[in-house]
Amino acid sequence: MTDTTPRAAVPTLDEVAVLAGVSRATVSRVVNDSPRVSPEAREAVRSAIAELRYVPNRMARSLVTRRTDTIALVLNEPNTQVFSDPFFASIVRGVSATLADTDLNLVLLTAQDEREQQKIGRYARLGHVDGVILMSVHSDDPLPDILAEAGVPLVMCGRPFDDRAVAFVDADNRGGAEVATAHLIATGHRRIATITGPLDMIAGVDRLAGHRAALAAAGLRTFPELEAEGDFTEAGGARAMESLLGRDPELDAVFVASDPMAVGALSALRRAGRRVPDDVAVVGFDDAAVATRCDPPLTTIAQPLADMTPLLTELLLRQIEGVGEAVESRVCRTSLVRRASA
Amino acid sequence: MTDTTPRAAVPTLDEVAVLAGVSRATVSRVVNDSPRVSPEAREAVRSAIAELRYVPNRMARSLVTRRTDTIALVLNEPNTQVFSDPFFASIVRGVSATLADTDLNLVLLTAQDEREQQKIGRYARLGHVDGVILMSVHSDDPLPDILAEAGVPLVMCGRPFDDRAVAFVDADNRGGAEVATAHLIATGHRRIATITGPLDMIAGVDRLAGHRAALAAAGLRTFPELEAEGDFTEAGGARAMESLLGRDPELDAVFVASDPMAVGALSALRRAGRRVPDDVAVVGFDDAAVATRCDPPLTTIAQPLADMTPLLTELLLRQIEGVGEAVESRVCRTSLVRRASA
DNA sequence: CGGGGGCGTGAGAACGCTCTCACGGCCGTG
DNA sequence: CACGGCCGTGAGAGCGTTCTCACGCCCCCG
Repeated sequence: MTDTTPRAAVPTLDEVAVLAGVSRATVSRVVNDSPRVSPEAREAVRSAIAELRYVPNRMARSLVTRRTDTIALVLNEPNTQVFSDPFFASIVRGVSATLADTDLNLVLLTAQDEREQQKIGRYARLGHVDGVILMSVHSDDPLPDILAEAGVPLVMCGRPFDDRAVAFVDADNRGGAEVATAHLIATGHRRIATITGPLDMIAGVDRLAGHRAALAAAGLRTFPELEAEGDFTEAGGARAMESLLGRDPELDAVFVASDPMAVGALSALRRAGRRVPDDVAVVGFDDAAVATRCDPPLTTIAQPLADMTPLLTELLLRQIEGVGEAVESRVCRTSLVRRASA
Repeated sequence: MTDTTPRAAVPTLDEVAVLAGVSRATVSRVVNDSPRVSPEAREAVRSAIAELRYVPNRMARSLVTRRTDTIALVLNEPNTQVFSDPFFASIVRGVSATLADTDLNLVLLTAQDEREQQKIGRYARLGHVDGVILMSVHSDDPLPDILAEAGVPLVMCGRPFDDRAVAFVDADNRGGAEVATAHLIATGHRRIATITGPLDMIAGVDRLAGHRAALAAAGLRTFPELEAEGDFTEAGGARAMESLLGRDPELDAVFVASDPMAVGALSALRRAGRRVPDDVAVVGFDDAAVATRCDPPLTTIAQPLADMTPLLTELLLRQIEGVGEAVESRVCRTSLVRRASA
């Protein structure tokens, strides 16, 4: 009804230039905030732009600048469940917020299988994005290679499996896990089990290594029956806890490699009639929001997400700008947050 | 190490043409699968493309075709919690899977505040996407207007608040809720509460309307103290259930407008010492995976997501192709899934 | 044996922008 | 008063595609 022109004829730079009585170049300068424009010309262009409701054509611009001003956050996860992990939500939220001040756009790409991974590789290679933040990398993942080969600036969230020269930001998973289990030892527990993350993910591997290191440091042995592999989901945590309880009913503590899994473990323990922390102490990992809400509130290892997400984008932007040839990486400190579960 | 050329000089159509001994136009025809190319020329071009590892420049192509071959799934949600709702995960997964067979790319855009919404509007207007699927629309949402004005093909997931001419795909929320509450009535319950969705979302409004309609049809009155507004999260469901129990300890059933909220309600009921379904019967909505896992398994209303997601993309693609001027919408049937909670 | 109709091909314009370069006009300095 | 320098501006060349035409060629039919 309000639309008088049936097909909204999109105005071009030329039309703005004609209306403003200047050249195309001057309009371009105004649009791109170049300082070398007289106030009068600038004003004339401004009002012409407003009148025509001009919006620059991004494709034309990208064609010449070779930049798209969009970066991709790639979620590489076959397991749909994990998609709803609060850790991801936090990263997405954080990166999105960091980028909000810039004129960069953020797109989320998800890959659930190899076909979709290839598609993402193609998408990146086609120059749709200036850079990629890659999350949730598994050991057999082709995506790091695909993206590296595509020559796209890349920052991984979590260190890579091999020692490849790629930028990454990671929490000190090993150190955090070590602190977690050391805390359980210090509070008098001796039969300490662990629910690991997926062992095809570096966070899963590192947190298990930290747990074992803490046991070793205290002169305690590691027992296979006290280690159960989870999948970072609440349901997986519950299953793992049940399995653990079946294998060693006497266990008195458990380090769980993520808070959602710990919540699952908590309900499995409750169903089994164990009190937390009196019968079984529980320490989680992440310090997700759910850790404060569950019953009892979870003692857990906090990842400094507030530091990590800006770092993630910062390292990527630096790569995109091309300053500093060497890829740079960061490992962020974790800390123990004591609540009621241990 | 393996990279001999420091800066991977991206080959262009011209270079392929020269190597293949044909013109640019012929290469373009081969790339775009035009039939009017001789087998020999096609083969020459093919091998030249392979040798040069040629990839078409998407920006240049988009500039002339005015298509980007990417569509956006916009998640418009201030509440980070809701981001991890299994319903969203299913939609994302479904749309992504539907698009996997096409050469269309899917990007996810999230908006948590008005600034980010404006950014998405700009992104769309700039021609980054061929079309938009919009999810999680709230009553005061500027995004539908922004996108409509931007002239981008648009399909909404869920009907709009006003009767605007926009394509949408929705479940029969009202009908489903009516069936849910009717089921509670049929099984002998009389003091039936409801935990609604956010009432600034159409799904929340419609499900409440269905609930009330079922009560009215059975000659039962609606009481304000038997209605509590939730936010589609588990924590919100638990809070609402507690509030309901405080307001009317005698209630014998509750229709909960989403499964995550129902799970929260279940734990609130457990904490309050009520047995489900003996003391209080519970019916959820969504038939999310969690409905089968919780204790007791949830009787719920299934949305036909398997139908809805292909429909969503289909309607959008049809708009993009420009066939069929009139916007088309669909409302999908829901069904009662009986488990143990009611 | 001549003419019409494909079919495969190439030349070149167009898409909308950025950016280099050159050119006047003004100022300040010697 | 003359000259160098800077500042604002415009002309025009690209960026890498697609797509419209026009042009030979060969084949088939009369």
